[in-house]
Amino acid sequence: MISNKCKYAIKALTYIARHSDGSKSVMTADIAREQKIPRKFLEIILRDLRNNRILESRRGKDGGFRLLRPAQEISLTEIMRIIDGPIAMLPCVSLNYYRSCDECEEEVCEIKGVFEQVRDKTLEVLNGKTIKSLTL
Amino acid sequence: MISNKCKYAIKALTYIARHSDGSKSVMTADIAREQKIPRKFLEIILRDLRNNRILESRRGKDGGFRLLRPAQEISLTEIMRIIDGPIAMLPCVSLNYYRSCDECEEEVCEIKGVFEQVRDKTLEVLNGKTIKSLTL
DNA sequence: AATAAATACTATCAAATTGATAGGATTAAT
DNA sequence: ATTAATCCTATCAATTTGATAGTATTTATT
Repeated sequence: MISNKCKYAIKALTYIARHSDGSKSVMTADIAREQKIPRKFLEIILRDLRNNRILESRRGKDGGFRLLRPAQEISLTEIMRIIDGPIAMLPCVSLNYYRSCDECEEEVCEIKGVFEQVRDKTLEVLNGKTIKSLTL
Repeated sequence: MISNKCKYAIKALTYIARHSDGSKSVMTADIAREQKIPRKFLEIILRDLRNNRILESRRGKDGGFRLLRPAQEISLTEIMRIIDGPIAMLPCVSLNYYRSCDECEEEVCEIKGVFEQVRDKTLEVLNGKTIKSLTL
């Protein structure tokens, strides 16, 4: 399962992609209202995305958030990894958050193979997706 | 990510499948020692699997656990669902644990489709796997 | 009948994660 | 100045995760 936070992040980004005409920023309050995301929680998420160079922000009146890069260059996996961490089902099989299992010798692990397959199939689906392709 | 508990469950079951010759039960202590699973935690897991009709147990001296069904009839997804619940990445896309999202109209949800694809590809891999096929 | 050895059960616990809220500080346009 | 936005820090409650402790019960063996 992905977290609510991650689901909110993705929805917020697609909303921003849809509503940032030209140089206009999108405000937290609008996203929160339209996408039914708790406002203060959304603030944290957007700041998080900004700290990870997905969004840029402008403070003060008429402030808000904009995509730092074109929507077709922001991949879904990138967002998921920022918010939730690993996508793989086992740490010892994760490409970006690898950790070995304490209790088993990986060379003879019986279950590793299956979850490598799941990882590959999952990434096959997710790798193609961007904020742009989701917005369409 | 699957939980440690789920990983332990799968490893315990493959161990039992490998070591239950004839009518011999496999003891918690042996599984715990060989698979490096905390013993008391493993007790809970095995009891859980017994309550869900994956294992049968015998108490008292020479007691232990055995598979209730042949290993090739115990699917990996079944175990994962018992221990961890849904396999899908979104509740609204889960086949066995469906829950609607509060905040979105599912008919127009932008992200549902992707995670349906992930679910299908994941199940394509997992559905074929059984305790038997993992043990080989 | 006593003993030893196993599972069954209940209760509890600490740490991490999740999902969120509150309140004030800072910034910028008007 | 005022207004309206993000920024920041702190906090919180509930849940999940991962596990331990201690006792009760059952069963094979002697």
